[in-house]
Order: sequence, then C-alpha cells, then structure tokens
Amino acid sequence: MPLAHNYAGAPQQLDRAAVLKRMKPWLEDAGRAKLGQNAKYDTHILANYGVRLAGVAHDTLLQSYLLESHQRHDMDSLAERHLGVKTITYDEVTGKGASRISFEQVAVERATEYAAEDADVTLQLHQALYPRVEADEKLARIYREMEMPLVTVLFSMERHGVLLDTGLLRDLSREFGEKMGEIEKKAFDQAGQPFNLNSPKQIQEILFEKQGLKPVKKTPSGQPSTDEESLAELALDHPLPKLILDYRGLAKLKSTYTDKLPEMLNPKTGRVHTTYGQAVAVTGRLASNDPNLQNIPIRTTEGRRIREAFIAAPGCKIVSADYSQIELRIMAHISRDAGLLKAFAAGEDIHRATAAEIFGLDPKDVDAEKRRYAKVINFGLIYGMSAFGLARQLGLERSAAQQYMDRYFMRYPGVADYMKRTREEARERGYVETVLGRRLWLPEIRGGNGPRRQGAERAAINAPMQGTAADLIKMAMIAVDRWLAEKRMKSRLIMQVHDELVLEVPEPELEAVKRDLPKLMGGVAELAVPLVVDVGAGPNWDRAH
DNA sequence: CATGTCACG
DNA sequence: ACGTACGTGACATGA
Repeated sequence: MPLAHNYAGAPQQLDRAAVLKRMKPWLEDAGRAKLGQNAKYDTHILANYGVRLAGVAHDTLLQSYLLESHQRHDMDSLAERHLGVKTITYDEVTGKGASRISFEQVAVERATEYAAEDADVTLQLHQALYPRVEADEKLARIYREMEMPLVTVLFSMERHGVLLDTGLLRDLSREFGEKMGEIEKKAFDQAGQPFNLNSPKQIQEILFEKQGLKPVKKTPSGQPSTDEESLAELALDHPLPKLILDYRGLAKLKSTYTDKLPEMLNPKTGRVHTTYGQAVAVTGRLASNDPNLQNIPIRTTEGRRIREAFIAAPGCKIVSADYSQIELRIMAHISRDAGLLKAFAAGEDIHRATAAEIFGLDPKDVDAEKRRYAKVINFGLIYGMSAFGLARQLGLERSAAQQYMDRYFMRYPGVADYMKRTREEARERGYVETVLGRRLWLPEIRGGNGPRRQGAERAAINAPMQGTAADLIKMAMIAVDRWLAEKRMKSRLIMQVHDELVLEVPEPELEAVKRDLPKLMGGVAELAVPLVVDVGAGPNWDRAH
C-alpha cells in the first residue's frame, strides 16, 4: 500500500493514519494467521507505528534455516534456489552506495512491483518449504515449539534493550586513551621513529624489516604475522612487541566498546538494542549484531570493567544465569561414556576429574598445571581436535600430545566411540544432528579436498554439542518468557550469550527469579547428566557473576 | 572490499 | 609438503 512516497510529483496516496487504524485490528488479531520472511523485522516496523503484530504463524526464513542452515536465507537466494525465480532486489529498486535513495523516493509503480513480488514470493516459498519441514517430525517440532515461539521472545529482548552507564564508558575511554598515548611514546622511542600502531603492515615493517626480528608465522597471504601469539613470542626477547600487544589490547577495548557503545544508544529509549540473528549460525546458535552483545569483554581485568557499564534501571538488579559446562555435559549424554556420566553425576570438578584419569592420580593430588592440561584437552575434544592442534595449544611435542589423547580415549572409551561414530555417520548421511534433531549438513565431508574434509569432520564432531546447547537455551528462553508472563512479573530477559541468560529484575522479584530461573533452565530436558545452572545478581553485569 | 586482528562462548 | 580446534561480529587499515 502506497502511504509515504514523497518525491516530487508523487501521486496522491492513502492516508497512513487511516490505513493503520483500519488494519490494526486485523494485524493485532492472533486468530488471523500471517506469514512472513523474517517477520521479526516487520514486527519492529509495525511496533514503531503503535501496532502489536500478532498471529505470525509461519516464517520462511526459519523454515529455510531448519532445512539447510548452511545455505543463504535471504529472499532473493531462496527464490532462486527453490522457485527458480530471479527476484527484483532491493538494490535494484533503491540503488546502492552513495546514490541509494530511500524507499519513499521510489516511484509508486516500481515500489508496487517490488512489494507485490515480495508478498507473492513469500507465499510461494512457504508452499515450497513448509511441507518439507512438516515431512520430518523432529524438524517440524523444532519449528513449531522452538524457533517460531522464540521469535517473539527475541523481539521483546531487542525492543526492551539494555541500559548502559555512559559516564563510566566515557571515563574508561579517556583512561584507555591516555594509557595508549603513553605506550605509543615508548613504542616510537623503541622503534626510533613514529609509526601507526594500528597498522599490521607498518608493525611488520618495523619489526621484521627495520629491527630484523625473525617472523614466528605467516598470515594466509604469506606476510609475517603480527598477531597476539607471534608478538607474545617475540616479546620474550624484545621490548617493542610487548608494547604493541599492550597498545592493541587497549585499542580494541576503546574502539569497539567504550567509544562505540555510547554511540549506539537509541536516543528515544536511552538503551542499546541489539538484533539477534536467528538464522545465521550453522549450528543453531543465535548471533548478535549492531551492537554485538555476545562478545563483551570478560577475560582481562580491564575488559571486565566494561561489563560494569551494563546496568539495571533504578529499583532493579541484573541477574545472570549460565549453564555449567553445558557442552561437556552434552558430550557425556550423547556418548553415554560411563566415566564422564559418573563424574557429572557426582558433581565433580570435571577438569580435575579428567586430569586424575589421564595422569592416574587421585583427584586431590591434581595440581594446577595438570588441571589446566585436562581443561585444554576437554575443550579440544569439543572442537574435534587433532594431536597437532593439542600440541600447539599446550606447547608440547606432537608425540606427547598424542600420548595424552591416547590416554584420554583409553579412560573414556565411550567418547572415543562417539567421535568415531559421528565421523562415520556424517560421511554416510552427509549431515549430523542435535539431540533434538536439528540438522547440520556437511557438503564437504565427502566432496572436499583433504584439509576441507578434515575441517568438515571437526565441524561434525562439534555441531551436535554446540547445537544441542543452542537448542536447550532456546527452550529455556521460551520457558522463562512464559513463566514471567504467567506470573505477571515485570522482570525481563535482556540478553542471551550462548550459555547464559541475562535479565533485568525489579528488586521485589529478585528472590523469586534467583530461585526459579535455574530450575526453569535446568528443567528444559531430561539428559543422562544433571543440567547445572549458576545464578548471580548485582547492580551490573560484572557483579552479577 | 579484502585483510589482519581480536572480542566472546 | 602443507595446514590443522568449533562457532560468531566488528574494528582499522589500505588498496
């Protein structure tokens, strides 16, 4: 419907307020089924005009994602792939780059063709894709009970947004900037000349050409690398690489977080509103963008201070609840390995237990270094590691790493069997699946060349664990959202970070949330191991851990 | 737009 | 002989 075209000579159009008034009852009637391609987006647009879209029964974006998560899901690609139709692209209608015009400037006739095709193709895609989803009972269930209900949960989270302490971020920016200036001076001094510390190319010239240091490794394009691992090694013998490392750490925090986040505040709400991608990650995980709230620093002290800026509204607290060791627990569940099951059942420190098995010790005799080794091995297993990768990670000879792996698989034969089975199954069927039946296709497990096939094998090992964890937390988000609604509570989900849910909770509801949230999250599935959830509350995200 | 780098789980 | 741990998003540089 043409409502807002405003170019010179635009024809008279329908009155927007009148159209919205007439359509609002239908749009808001949950009993009137609607179909969309990425309906979460349309829900936002209508919400901007006071319409609470309800009754979205189907979404072709999510149908495509469940059928083929490894493919593209934009409408132009879907039309081409499933209908053999070459659609009018948005770029064709509006132009792109500097000469792009707004949709209001597009001729009504042209806009009509584009918009009508949009609706037509969406329905045709639904007719092509939905039967294929329904044909697989497990996929149909994930679609109906997980992905579709999740849309409204994500919409609410995005709409609600996250409050930031901009004063703190400004202070941190200044502090980081001052430190960077000091480091820069010292670096120029060491280099004997000024250079751009943000430029890998210039760093490379200074270190490897001017100072003649020996490159540690090369980038994919064949240049000597200046990445963290390389600089850390060079820093053992030279002062400049350490300065560059320190500078880089601060530059990252400042440019990506303390400078950028305040710029992304919505002036109307005073909050940042991320967008969750529900059809991006091939494993079933969510993604977060503009801003990405799933990669806020935590590992360093300085980075951690940025989390203090994620605050609750007055009278509220931030509550964070995360699944403990969820992927290893899922590995125990899928493999049914007796040793792993027993360790989790007993509530043991899993890395300590692993170290005890590998090194043949009593758990109480495991020292910090052996526990660290076991932790690296446990993570490596989830990623489908090779002896080479483990050796590199631990700084060992490959043969030594191989011995650790052999001992691990001797002690946990169920895991060894699972890895073998998964590789075989992936090769036979061309896909792997999560516990609930979400599929990940691996075209390269057969077709690819050596390295690519091995990459596909590692993805095959990892995907069932990462994907099952994604399934579980999605179920939890739906359960938590329903619980809050049923109890008429004012607490709101505000972030999801893969194994963690973050809520903004009014103080009167704090005890109830801390008590019931872990139960809800832990109760989404009956696995062969307990699902443990740790919960904390505080004035900001950092203190909620 | 490609590249290199680095933040997270 | 080479490259090798899974999945993401965003920044600055420089062509």
